[in-house]
Amino acid sequence: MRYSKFLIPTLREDPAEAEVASHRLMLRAGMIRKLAAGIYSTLPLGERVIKKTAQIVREEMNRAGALEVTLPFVQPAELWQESGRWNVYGKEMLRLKDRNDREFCLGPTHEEVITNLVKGVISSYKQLPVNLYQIHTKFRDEIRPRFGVMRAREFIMKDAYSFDTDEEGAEKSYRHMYDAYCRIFERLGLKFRAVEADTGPIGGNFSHEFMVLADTGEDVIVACSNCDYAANMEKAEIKPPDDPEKNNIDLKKTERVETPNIKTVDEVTAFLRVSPSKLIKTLVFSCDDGHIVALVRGDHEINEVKLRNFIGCDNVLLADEDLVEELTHAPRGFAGPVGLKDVKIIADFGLKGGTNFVSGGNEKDIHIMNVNFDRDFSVTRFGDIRCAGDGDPCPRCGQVLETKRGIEVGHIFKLGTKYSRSMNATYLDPGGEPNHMVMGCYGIGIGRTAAAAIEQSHDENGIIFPESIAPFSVLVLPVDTTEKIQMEIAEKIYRELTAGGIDVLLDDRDERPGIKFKDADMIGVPLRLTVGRNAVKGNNVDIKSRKTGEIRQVPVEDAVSAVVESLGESS
RNA sequence: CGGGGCGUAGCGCAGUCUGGCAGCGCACCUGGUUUGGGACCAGGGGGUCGGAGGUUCAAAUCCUCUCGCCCCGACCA
Repeated sequence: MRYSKFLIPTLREDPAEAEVASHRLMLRAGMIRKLAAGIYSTLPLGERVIKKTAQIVREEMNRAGALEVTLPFVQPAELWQESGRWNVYGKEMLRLKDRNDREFCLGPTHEEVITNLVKGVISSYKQLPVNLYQIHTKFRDEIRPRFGVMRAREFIMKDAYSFDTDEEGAEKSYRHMYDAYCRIFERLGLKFRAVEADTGPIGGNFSHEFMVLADTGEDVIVACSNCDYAANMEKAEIKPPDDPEKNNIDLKKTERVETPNIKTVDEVTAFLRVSPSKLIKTLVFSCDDGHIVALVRGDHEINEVKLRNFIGCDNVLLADEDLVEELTHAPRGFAGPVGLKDVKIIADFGLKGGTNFVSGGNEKDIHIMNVNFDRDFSVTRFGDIRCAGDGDPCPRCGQVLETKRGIEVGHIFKLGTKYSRSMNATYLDPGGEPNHMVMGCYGIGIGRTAAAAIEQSHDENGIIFPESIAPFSVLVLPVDTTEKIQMEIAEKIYRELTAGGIDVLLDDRDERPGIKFKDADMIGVPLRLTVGRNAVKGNNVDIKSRKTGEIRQVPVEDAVSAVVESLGESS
């Protein structure tokens, strides 16, 4: 490709709207332009990156035996009413009506469509298992789109759906996809980690998220420093502490203290001069059947998902001011376990064995010191209900857990028979009996993956693309296009590399060298081959690695083979 | 949805408080000098100042309403 015939509208300055690196750089490199909040056009350079990313995903899906299809983007309401999700899926689903007033939505996901399709074309166990996928546009009306294509409303996703005859087959399909995903992210050259995820209301035994590690990631993951346990924050477990020895020796007498308008953990610890770990945080939640009270140490954070799973409720919501007051007879900030009646109290096991805590007094401007379990109040159950943090013990091996930030680029789910039941997708088994198909679903955000790659690999001069998804493998840069000899050498190298099947960009613009070098850095092409006066006088060209900055001088006649060799090394 | 901020040329911004010619830098076009890390000189084009209504002799500027965008939070198969 010739630069002069291509379109790369780079920006000299940072756009005001972009905060994170990938968003800023994708705009500056001329890959994307915004049309509306969370809605982007992809320009030629961005298109090449997206296509390459998608192609790797496609190749690995095909290799894993999945079959590519294209499913409709506009979907009729009836389908969603059949699965029961029309009323469940909230405002994230963009709904619209056609000219006859029939209701439709823009597909935020495709379980309904695929289940409907498979139901119609598969009727026998002999046709199973099957795994169908597409690489296609999704629309989710996100509450807050941000970070460019990282969290966009309209985006490209690879979504695959597996159908098996039984649980065992479904697990096999799941593991197969897990392996395929690992290959995909390895080929893309990303540092990633597969983490266990909460399955949410769908249920089932497993779900994994594939997280690209990046400090700017929106998600926190918890990983063991010793074994391979890794989970997202919602799911991450903590090893239960050993049962402590009973000792009632140093239980001090409780003491009511006045704490005027002192509410938060920070305020209380400062006011009473105690460490946050000596505080009991008392949180009231409303759940399916009424309300419950959860206790965690002052220096710990409650994990609502873990709490929800622990008590076995579908919904758990932090109570509003009114409920807190009704239950504790005190404004928010003074709740405590002592004296609470007719309510289940769930305590995090991090509190186990501790003594002489400080808690709210269930009275305005009052806290109680030297509060102790059993003596002053009783707990319904202890459990693992707090967020794991740095230093907590690993649930598998007991070693230290660490937190890292990541970008969720892939998610795999075992769906079970949720959709095949609600939409009645069955096959006939060898005995002629109808059975529900067992499903799995597997997503990868294509644009987000490309953005994550940039997030993970850039510097102050621009993007540093991994070879696998770089828009071009080499940039041939004649310094002065008005110099005949330089141009002839550049053109010849360009022709030969192109003939060798390499994606080459020839910067044939009559621009000053500084501009051409800056643009080369910005768009992140892995190798830059500079043809300048050295080529004319000394018969040498410079080959520069975008990643390392290393420059090699190579005789003109060896330039093509040197490039081919370098590309081979990095892949 | 709550809180904060911003809408002025393709991009980045000043001008708004205190009403009085719509500006600056970059980008773009023409000519010239330049050419190994974002050149210089000269000339030029480009704006319903987000929109509607109001106040005023006069509105980018003041008032009312409205739309959009960004950030923080809540939410999220």
